[in-house]
Amino acid sequence: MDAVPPDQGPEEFGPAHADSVHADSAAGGRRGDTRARIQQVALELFAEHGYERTSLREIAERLGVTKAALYYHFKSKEDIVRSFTEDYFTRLDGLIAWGREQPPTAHTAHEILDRYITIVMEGSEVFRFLERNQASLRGSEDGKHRFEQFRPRLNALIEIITGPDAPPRSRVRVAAALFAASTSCMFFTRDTSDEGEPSTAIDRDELRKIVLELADDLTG
Amino acid sequence: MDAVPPDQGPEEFGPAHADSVHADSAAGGRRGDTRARIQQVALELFAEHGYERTSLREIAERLGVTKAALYYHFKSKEDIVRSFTEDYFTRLDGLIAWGREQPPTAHTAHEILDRYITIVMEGSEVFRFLERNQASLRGSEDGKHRFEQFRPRLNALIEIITGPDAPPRSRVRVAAALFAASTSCMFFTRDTSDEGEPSTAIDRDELRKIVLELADDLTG
DNA sequence: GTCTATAGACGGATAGAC
DNA sequence: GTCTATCCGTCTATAGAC
Repeated sequence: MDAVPPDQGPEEFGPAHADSVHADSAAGGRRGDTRARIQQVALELFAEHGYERTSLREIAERLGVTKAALYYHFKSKEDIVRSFTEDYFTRLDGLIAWGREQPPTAHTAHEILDRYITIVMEGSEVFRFLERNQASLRGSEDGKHRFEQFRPRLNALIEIITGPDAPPRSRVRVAAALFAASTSCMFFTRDTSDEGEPSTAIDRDELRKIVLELADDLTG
Repeated sequence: MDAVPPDQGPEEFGPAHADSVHADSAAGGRRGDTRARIQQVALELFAEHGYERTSLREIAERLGVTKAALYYHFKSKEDIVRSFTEDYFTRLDGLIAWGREQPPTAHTAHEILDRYITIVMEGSEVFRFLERNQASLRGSEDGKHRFEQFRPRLNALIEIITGPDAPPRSRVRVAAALFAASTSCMFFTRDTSDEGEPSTAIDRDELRKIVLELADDLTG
């Protein structure tokens, strides 16, 4: 608890609809919003090389500043992570809350899958980070927010779609739909990092359509 | 500390403080095969807490030995990883090789999915480790060879099933089948670590059947 | 085969000048 | 808002005794 500089409370990252994590990665200009640049670079490096393997020194170097500067904007390394995962989970929670108020129809199931895919695709970089750093996030003994956030949320979505006490087959198929959707989106979306890859990437809109259809098939 | 008597009956470890060296398949004694015990404990901890967050000291402690002892059996930390991932990838390569010699029929597709699921389920602990440490493995000099080849291997399996130059929709659906199968198996299989979980686990044989059916639906 | 001891490096985080 | 300097912890890995 010291003089908290700018704003460390509620994130001004882009609640609900902002794609704040963009800009050029090539150490270009972009004076002014250092905090956002830190988030962007950190997210990129964490997703590519891993959370633990990426040191604050590395992030600072890439930005042309020093480690100490990062501590002006974030109180710790984990705090940087929280800054860009918060919004993602908030959106997921929003979807869950919405789903719980809907009637348990097939149309609701379709809508949930649709919205879920939207969330994943819009926060693809964050999702990639979460997916690739599961082990690190689990061990994170922050106390504040245990990162066992995946399972509970997935189970929530599954139950909303299948209804309570659904047979194993239904639960597995719905879970598979969610997994297949998100993972496929990652696999066929161009990675920010992997630059010299064969690139099996597929057009976003087409991919979205294919994935949604596939998820529907699984739940139907 | 831990003044470990230089001479303790080779039968029991942890003189006065064995902590929790539980875990250990039945069948015979654990004596003699320290190397295997190291692999087992390391795999478990790497999967649960993450590769980087798990120190050799931690592994050694759990086994009732010292770090130095580990270096007698493995030449480095990464070498431990290699020791238990090697077999997994070899099996995947075997499947790919086998698949390439088969006629491109629907039956072959089914067989590949079936065998793939078998490999994943039998090496579930290793798969879990790989899945949760993707980022770490990517950044690793040694791991790059391993995990960065997860993509190529997946692509290989996809191409075998869809045939060359298949349309995006087919490729995505087959990829989804593979992802859904493996990830679902993990999700509904009791985690070696998570002990106090709600446990949404499902019987192995039943799970296997459900997952295979689902994968077939996706590729069919 | 296992231990003690330690080298050697690097990480996160803080203090205080400017 | 950023920097220099530094503290302190932990880690991998090695050397050499038993």
